[in-house]
Amino acid sequence: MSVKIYNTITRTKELLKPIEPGHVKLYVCGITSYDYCHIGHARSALAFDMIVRYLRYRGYKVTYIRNFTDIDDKIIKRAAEQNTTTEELANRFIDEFYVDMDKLGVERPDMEPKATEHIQEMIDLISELIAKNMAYPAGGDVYYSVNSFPGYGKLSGRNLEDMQAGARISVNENKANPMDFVLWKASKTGEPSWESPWGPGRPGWHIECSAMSRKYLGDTFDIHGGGQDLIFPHHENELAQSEGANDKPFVNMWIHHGFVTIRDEKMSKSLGNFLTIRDILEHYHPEVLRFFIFSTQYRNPLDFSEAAMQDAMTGLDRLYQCVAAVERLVENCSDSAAPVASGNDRKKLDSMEERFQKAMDNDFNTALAQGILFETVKILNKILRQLPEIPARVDHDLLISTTATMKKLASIMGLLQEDANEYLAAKKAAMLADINISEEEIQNLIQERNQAREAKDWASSDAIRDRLLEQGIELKDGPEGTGWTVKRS
RNA sequence: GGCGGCGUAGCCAAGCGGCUAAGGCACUGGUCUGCAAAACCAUGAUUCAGCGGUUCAAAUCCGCUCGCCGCCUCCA
Repeated sequence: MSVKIYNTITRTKELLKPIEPGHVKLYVCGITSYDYCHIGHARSALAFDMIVRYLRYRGYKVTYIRNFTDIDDKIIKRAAEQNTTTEELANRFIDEFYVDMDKLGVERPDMEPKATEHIQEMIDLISELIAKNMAYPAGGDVYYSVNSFPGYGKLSGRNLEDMQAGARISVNENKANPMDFVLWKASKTGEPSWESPWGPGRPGWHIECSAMSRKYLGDTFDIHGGGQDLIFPHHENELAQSEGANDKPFVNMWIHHGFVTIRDEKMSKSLGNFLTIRDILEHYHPEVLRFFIFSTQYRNPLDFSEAAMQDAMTGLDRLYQCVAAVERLVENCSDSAAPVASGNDRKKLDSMEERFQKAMDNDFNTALAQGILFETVKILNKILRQLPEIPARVDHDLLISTTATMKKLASIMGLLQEDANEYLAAKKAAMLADINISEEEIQNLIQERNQAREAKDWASSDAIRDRLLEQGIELKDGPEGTGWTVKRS
């Protein structure tokens, strides 16, 4: 096993070596639940879904934890606006999150702890930090003293002087150092609060991940993940809290994925340029979104556009069409017929899984992995085209087994999960629903056209075809009659 | 201002010092077809933002310049 992963803290690709051999412990920062999720959240969930699936495929046991932040300023604010409790609001959007994740086929992590259910663990952790003089209460709040932790800045590659020089942090008279961050926040009247040694309040954002990861994965674990925007301050602060309290390394590897952008700008709530997952799924099959997201390696920015989604859909269709064509093969084959697959083709197909692994072992290079799938499809199509009426058994078996392997590998990205014929039929039906013509009308016109064709009345025949094309229906004359597909405008 | 990333064919995107610079989409020519479509075959970067350096060898390493993006405030 030789999975290499880019580690943010060392800025190099490193071999994955789980602390407990064969068992990877992974903690990922989940959502703050106060609104519907956008494509950026989808990328995060899908990236780690893929990583977990791949590691399991590679034989690792994986313990995957992803938290919910269900108490914070934004939730309080939004709940007040909607005249509801933070609990109701947070739970409502957790439910909505699951609706989206289920549609996307994202597997559930092994555990999904909520911040509000771990207040005691956070209070304990804060108390330890205070006892070690690494944190101090002030005015009902508790702050972490960044000066007490010499390694502060090592994850994000900053140092305290630089940070203070460009600080855009509002002055807070309770803080000893402007870079100190809050561990416990005194609650204002009407805000949700929990009892603590420092008075009623609620936890700061960073402490929850330190407390929950320690509870479920221990002081030191293998991988901590999240979006690149979490590197600073969130992960830097977690690291300071955990290593400060535990006096042990916090995590061995940090994985940070890139953003989804729109017109090359980060998609975010604050910029207002975001599209929700459900917006997208209204128009596209979930696997199209997955295909799109995995068409770029997870660390690189990914620019969303309709054109890119169209490309993704075309590409996914190509994969499904190939699978459907292989599945249409009948059992009837011959032991004596000469095989059409060349030695080179066979070699290429036989090495598919190995090449796929090599791509994925190299920091989960899904873009390359997709390329390998397409190379495979090309060869499969070539063989299919050359196949005689009664194919040689070796060819038949090669096609069937390669397709099975291809589906298995694609499943790591959550692709090709549907029955190919059903996928294509469903797509056709969905697209048909978008245009103003019924299947019956199409069939009638095809019949009319075929009569014209038989009479070699090409003018009428073409007129019908053009008319259908204008309405978005593309005809295909094949040996088994005339088929049709819906063409997207 | 500090820190980090990116710039590869019309578009998207691999490539991490050395075989012909993957793959997808689009385009063009061919096979097939009455003509098309689909599929297959073929074609496209003497070149990897620019300049300079290291090396027997660089898209890949180093330096500088230009352009874009992100973090430094909540953010996946």
